[in-house]
Amino acid sequence: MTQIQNVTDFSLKYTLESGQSFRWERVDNAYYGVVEGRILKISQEGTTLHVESSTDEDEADFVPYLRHYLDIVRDVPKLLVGVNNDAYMDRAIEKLWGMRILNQELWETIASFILSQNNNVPRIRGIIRRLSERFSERLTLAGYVDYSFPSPDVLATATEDTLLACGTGYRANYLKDTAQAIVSGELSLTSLQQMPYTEAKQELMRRNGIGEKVADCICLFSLGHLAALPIDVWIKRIFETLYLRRRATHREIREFAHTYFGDSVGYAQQYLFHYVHECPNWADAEHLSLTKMKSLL
DNA sequence: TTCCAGGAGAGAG
DNA sequence: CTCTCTCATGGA
Repeated sequence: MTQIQNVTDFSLKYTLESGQSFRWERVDNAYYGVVEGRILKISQEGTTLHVESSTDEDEADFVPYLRHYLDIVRDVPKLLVGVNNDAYMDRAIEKLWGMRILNQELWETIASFILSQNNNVPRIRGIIRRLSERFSERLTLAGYVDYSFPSPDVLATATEDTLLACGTGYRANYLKDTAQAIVSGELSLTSLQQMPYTEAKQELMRRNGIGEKVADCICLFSLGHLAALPIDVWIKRIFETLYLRRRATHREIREFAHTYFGDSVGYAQQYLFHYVHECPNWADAEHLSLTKMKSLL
């Protein structure tokens, strides 16, 4: 058992339950997930995080990694002041105070968001769980069972039928193709991690099955590029309803959002995305009064 | 039964 | 460039 102390302006719940990771499960007051080939159990008590690991490594060595994974090291409050441009964002930031954007493992993030297309969160979680169970290593922590995420080699050599049996559907070939590109060296994970945002995004989009939205998810949820803006049906809906007040193309939304929210638009996006999921009546008239909105509209 | 889900690709215009 | 259609799957 390790403790991480003085964790301010942080919400474990909103960070792990906001749709950016498919690997965390809440049991009572704690979250179980698989990171770097081990099960972690994390719970939050005020500004203290309690951490248990399925490996008996020196857990203190893992703390710096975990602080980075949870994005605790970033001055998020300062960043949120910069994107708090209107009454609506203000409400989202207040409601979801402490939510952070994770810095997740690259290969698992690539695979997960390839699987996410035209799919829903519970099913994505199920597919990832079945792939891990079928193709990777069983882990336990105090009676809790989960599986590490399968490596590119394993998925590159898996038969399509086996992938389909895990529920991947038509995305099976997308997953396998990208796994093979990594194995062959055509796509380098370490190179991706050294590229600036635009370059990394373009490199990702060369893969079959990775379009603009999935590439932006990978850039935002793994590579730490806060300028990335994944536009899914919800983000499109939000910007068309609340901000632009008309039908808009992705390019128009992207242009407006980056001008309006600046270089941390990815963080703003995550607060808006999760806020509308927390508040089903988000589009009600009362919520639409953007009285404090800056004069960009 | 139809619709929807953190979409992408192919084709047509 | 934009629009439309299809893709596999399961829950509502």
